[in-house]
Amino acid sequence: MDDKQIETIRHFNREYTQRLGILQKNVFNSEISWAEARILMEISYLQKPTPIKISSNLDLDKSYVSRVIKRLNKLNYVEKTTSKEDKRAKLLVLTATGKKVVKQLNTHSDEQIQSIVNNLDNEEQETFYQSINTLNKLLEKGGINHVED
Amino acid sequence: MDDKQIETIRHFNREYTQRLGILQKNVFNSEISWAEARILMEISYLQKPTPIKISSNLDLDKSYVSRVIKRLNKLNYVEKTTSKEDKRAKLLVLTATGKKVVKQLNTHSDEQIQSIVNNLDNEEQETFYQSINTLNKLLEKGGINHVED
DNA sequence: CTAAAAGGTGGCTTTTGTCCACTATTTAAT
DNA sequence: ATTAAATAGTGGACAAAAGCCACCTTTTAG
Repeated sequence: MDDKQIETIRHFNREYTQRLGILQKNVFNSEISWAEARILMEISYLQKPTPIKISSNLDLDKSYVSRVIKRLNKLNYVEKTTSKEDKRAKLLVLTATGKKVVKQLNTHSDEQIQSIVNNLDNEEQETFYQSINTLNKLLEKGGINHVED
Repeated sequence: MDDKQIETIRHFNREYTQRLGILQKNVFNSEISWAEARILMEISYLQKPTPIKISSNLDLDKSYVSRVIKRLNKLNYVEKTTSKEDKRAKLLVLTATGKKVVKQLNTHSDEQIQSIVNNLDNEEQETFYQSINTLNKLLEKGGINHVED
C-alpha cells in the first residue's frame, strides 16, 4: 500500500464521514441527541448489553453513558435490570417504545443513504453497493478491534 | 436499490465511521482539539478560504468557527488577511507552523489507516483500495452537496 | 479473608456548539 | 445617488455534550 493509495483512502474518509455527519446532524435535530441515538441503536444491536459494554464499544466515558442511559430510561426507551450472575452489572433492553424509535432512526438513516445514491444511475448504484459490500467483508475479516459478545 | 442493500450500506456506515471516530479521538488527544484540527485541515485543503466557507463546509456555526480561528491565530497556525475584493471577508492561510501541524495530523491519520489495512494480506489490501477508489469516483460524480470553490 | 479490580453513579469542569445582537461592508431596488 | 436588504465576521451569554475523578458495591485473586 503506497502513499498515493493511503492518500486516496484518507480523502475518502474525510469526504464520506463529513457527508454522513452533516446528514445525521439533520436527522437527529430536535428529537433525541446524537449520543442518545447512538447508544439506543447500540443497545438494539447487541443483546442485553451492560452499560460498560456500550461505553467500550462506542468509546465513551462510562459516567457519561450512565447519564445517557438514565435519560433513556426516564423517556421509557430502555429498561435496566440487575444481572443475576453479577449483581454489579445492569442489563439493558429496549422497551416497545424504544424499538419504535430505533426503527424510525433506521428509516431516516436509509433515506439519507437514498439521498446519496439517488444521484447515480442504476448501474452506478450497483457498483456503489458492491464496493461497500466488499469493504464490509474486508473489515469483518481483518477486523481489529472487532468486538464479539 | 433494495432494502437489503440499503441495510448493508447502513451497516457499513455505522461500523466504518465508528471505527474512524474512535481512531481520530486518540489522534487528537492532548494536542489540539478535534474542532481545531478539522478546521485547520479544511483550511489546508482549500485555497485561502473565508471563515464562512469553512463554516458552511463543516456545517458549524459561524460564530463558533470565528472563535476557533481566533485561537488558531493566537497559536500562530493561521493568518488572517482582509480580502481586497470584499473588505468584509477575511482570507485564511496556514503559517509554516500550521502546515507542520497539518502534516503531523495527516501522518497520524495515515498510520490509523495502516492499522486498519495491515490485518489484510496484499491482495485484500489492493481490493480494499480499489473499492475505496471506486466509491470516491462515484461520490464525486453523483456529488450532491459537492462544493466547488 | 483481605486486597485489588470491575460495574456503575454523581459532582464538577471543560469542550463544543447555539442564539442573538451588533458592526462593517456590499448588493439590489427605486 | 440613496436607501434597504443581504452578507461576513465578532463577541456575549448560555445550553448541551463529554470528560475526569471520587466514591460505593460486588466480584475476583492471592
